[in-house]
Amino acid sequence: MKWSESHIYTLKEDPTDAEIPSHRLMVRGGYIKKSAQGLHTYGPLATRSLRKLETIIREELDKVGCVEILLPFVQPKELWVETGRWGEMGKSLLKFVSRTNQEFCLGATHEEIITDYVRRDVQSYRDLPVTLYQINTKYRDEIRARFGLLRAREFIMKDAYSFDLTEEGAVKSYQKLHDAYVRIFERLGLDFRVVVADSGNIGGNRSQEFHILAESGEDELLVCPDSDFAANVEVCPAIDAELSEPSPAAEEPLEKFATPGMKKIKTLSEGLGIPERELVKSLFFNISENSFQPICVLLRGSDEVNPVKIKNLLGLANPPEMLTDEEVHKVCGAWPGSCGPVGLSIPVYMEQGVSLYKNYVVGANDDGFHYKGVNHGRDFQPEKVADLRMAVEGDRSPDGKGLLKVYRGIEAGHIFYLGTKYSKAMKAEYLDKEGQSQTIEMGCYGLGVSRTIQAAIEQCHDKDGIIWPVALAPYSVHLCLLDPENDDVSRVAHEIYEKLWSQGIDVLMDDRSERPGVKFKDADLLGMPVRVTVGGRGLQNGEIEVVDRQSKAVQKVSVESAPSSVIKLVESLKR
RNA sequence: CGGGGAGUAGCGCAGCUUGGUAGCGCAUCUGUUUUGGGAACAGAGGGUCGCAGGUUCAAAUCCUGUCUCCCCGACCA
Repeated sequence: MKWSESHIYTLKEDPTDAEIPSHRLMVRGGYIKKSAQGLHTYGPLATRSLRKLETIIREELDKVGCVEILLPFVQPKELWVETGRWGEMGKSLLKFVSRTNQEFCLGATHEEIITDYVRRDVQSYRDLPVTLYQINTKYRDEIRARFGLLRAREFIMKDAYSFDLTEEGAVKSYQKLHDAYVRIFERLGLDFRVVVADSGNIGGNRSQEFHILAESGEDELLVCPDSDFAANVEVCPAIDAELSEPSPAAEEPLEKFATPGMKKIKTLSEGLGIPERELVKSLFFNISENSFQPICVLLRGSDEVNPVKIKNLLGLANPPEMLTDEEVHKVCGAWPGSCGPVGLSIPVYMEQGVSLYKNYVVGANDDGFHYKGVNHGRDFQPEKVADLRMAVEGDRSPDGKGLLKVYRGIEAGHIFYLGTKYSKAMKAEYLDKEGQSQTIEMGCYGLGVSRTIQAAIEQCHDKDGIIWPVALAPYSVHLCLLDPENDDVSRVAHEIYEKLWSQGIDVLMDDRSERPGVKFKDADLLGMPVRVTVGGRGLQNGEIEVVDRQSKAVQKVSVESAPSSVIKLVESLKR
């Protein structure tokens, strides 16, 4: 492609509304333009990157026997009512009414519509297993879209759905897609991690996320450097690095004492001279979404509560909300900072770290007072002891093979074993060999296509611009033709351009009548992995420059050997 | 939805406090000189100042309403 015919426009200045590097670079490079909050036009370069990623996805999925289809983007209400998600999905589902007064929504996820599609065709055990996928637009009416393509309202997603006879078969399908995803991300040449994840409201109980590592990632990951264990902090088991024994101390008597002004763990710790870790704090949550059902959660003062773990422990639909100060006062008779489990009539859940303690300090449910010498079992009865805290860096890996490290990541893929959640609700069944009706076992597998493109930039850039991995680069080579008016120079550049294309290398040739500095700046910004410079000055000595965008290392090569040098460099950059 | 900020030329901004009929840089167009890391000079085009009311002889500027966008939070894959 020649720049002069390409509709590529770059900006000299940074856009003010872009906060993170990848978003800034995509806008500056003209890769995307925003139409409205969370809605973007993909320019010609971004579109090429998307197509390259889609091709890789298709190759890897087709290789393991997945079948591509295209599902409707506009979907009828009735199917969503069948699974109950017309209401459950909340406001992220964009609903509208047709002129014949039928209700529809835009596809936010496609379990319903594909389960409907499959149940109409599949009758016999002979029809399964099958895994179908599509690459299509999704629309989710985000409360707050941001970061360009990383959290857009409309975005491109590859979603696959597996349909199996048995749970065993579904697990096999899950593993098959897992392995295909690993190959996809390996081919992209990105640093990624597969982590254990929470399954959210999609349902099911086996779930892994594929994260592209990046400083600005919204998710916190805990990774064991000495094994393949990795988990999203939401679900990562929290195991103290130093395994301690229950305190052997004898139980002391319960005693109430004044703690004026000590409302926070920090001030309490300073006031009493007890480390934060050895204090016990009481937090309050409402575990019902439409009524008032408070519970108390006890944690060590130094720990942070993990609401997802409460959700999973109690089998809630969503993580519970913390009580407001007023609600706490209603339950405890004291304001937060002086509350504790002794004498409460609501269930008390105890973080496992606390269960080892004896004779600890808690709020006395009387403003300005605490108890000391508190012991569970004697002074109050915990409902359950469980892992309820956030895991942190330095905690022990659950496989016992080392201490966890924290990374940040961008969730690019998420795979779930669904079981029969949707197939049961929608009566997606087959007849087994005995002629008995059985419910289909399902899995679903998402991969954010547009998000992955931007996440790649988030991981691969420097102060001058993007540094595309070869697999995702819109073009492998950026050819700077420095003196387009000089016939000799122009002829050589065009020969190299044609030669490379004929050898299967895609080239963007900057043939504008701009000054060299402008072309170099744009080449750095746009980020093709290899830059070739053809100019009058070099050509006088018979030299062409071949530059590696990442290292900026320059090779001076002859006109004749230029194409082969370029191909060699492109090949060497493939990861 | 709560808190904060902003809408003035394609992009980035000033002007608003103290009303007087719109300006700067970049980009664009023409010409000349330049030409290996965002050139210089000269000239030109381009804006119902987000929208709707109101106050006033007069509103980008003051008042009211409204829409949109950005940031933090809550929510979400």
